[in-house]
Amino acid sequence: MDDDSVFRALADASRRQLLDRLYAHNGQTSGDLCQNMEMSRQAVAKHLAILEEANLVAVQWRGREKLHFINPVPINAVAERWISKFEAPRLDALSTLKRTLEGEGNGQQ
Amino acid sequence: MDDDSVFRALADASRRQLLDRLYAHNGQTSGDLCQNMEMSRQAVAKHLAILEEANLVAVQWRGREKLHFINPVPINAVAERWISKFEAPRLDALSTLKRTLEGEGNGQQ
DNA sequence: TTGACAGGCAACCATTAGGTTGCATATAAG
DNA sequence: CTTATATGCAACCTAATGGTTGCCTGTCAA
Repeated sequence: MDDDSVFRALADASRRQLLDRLYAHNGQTSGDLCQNMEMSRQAVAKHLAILEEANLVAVQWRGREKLHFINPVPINAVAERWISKFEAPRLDALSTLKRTLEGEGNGQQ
Repeated sequence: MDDDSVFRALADASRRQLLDRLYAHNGQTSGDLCQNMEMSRQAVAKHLAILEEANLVAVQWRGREKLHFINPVPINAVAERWISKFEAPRLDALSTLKRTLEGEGNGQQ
């Protein structure tokens, strides 16, 4: 919902790495995600809290374990609302080029 | 080229606003971009320097004026390399189209 | 019940980020 | 030439960020 929290959450390489790892294997515990992270468990927990705050990660408790699941919706929303704006002119240019190259007027996507 | 500098540059709302303003009207001077920015000229200059550093803005000198032009390529590159992974189904077709077109020797990147 | 394990909370620290002010430099205009 | 304008540079300040350590709570298993 909040573009700013999403952008800020994505600004840190460690947090992007955590998302990458969740993308590779969803539903990991904090402990799992701490493996090979070159920082303390609490530091990882803080990063996960920020991702959770930005709604990029959803959690589910199973006993004493906290499972983390990636939530792609905010990323998609930001990409659609904000980034695609800067992509549109370029795609327009490409579409025009495509029509030019193909010599026909059917460049619909 | 450097994902991290792009993500960090985009993390600040003021910088995103500057990009918005350049998108609305490209080629503005620092002075133009300071209008209605609720901060000093130097603060804006710092933000512009960060955008320039991340290659999101290209500059061109005209006498004593520094013109700023938006460069959408890094945003698109990050979107394609990183974000589209999380929305693979929806954007796959689009990315494929872009790669196809870019492979036809038009020198877009 | 007693320990081990998963995680949270709070205090603290160093660095960075965003902002300010003041002054310097280069170009344009009179 | 003098002055106004556009921008750069540097020092400085404050708050946020990313990290640490120490301790506490809740859950599982022997």
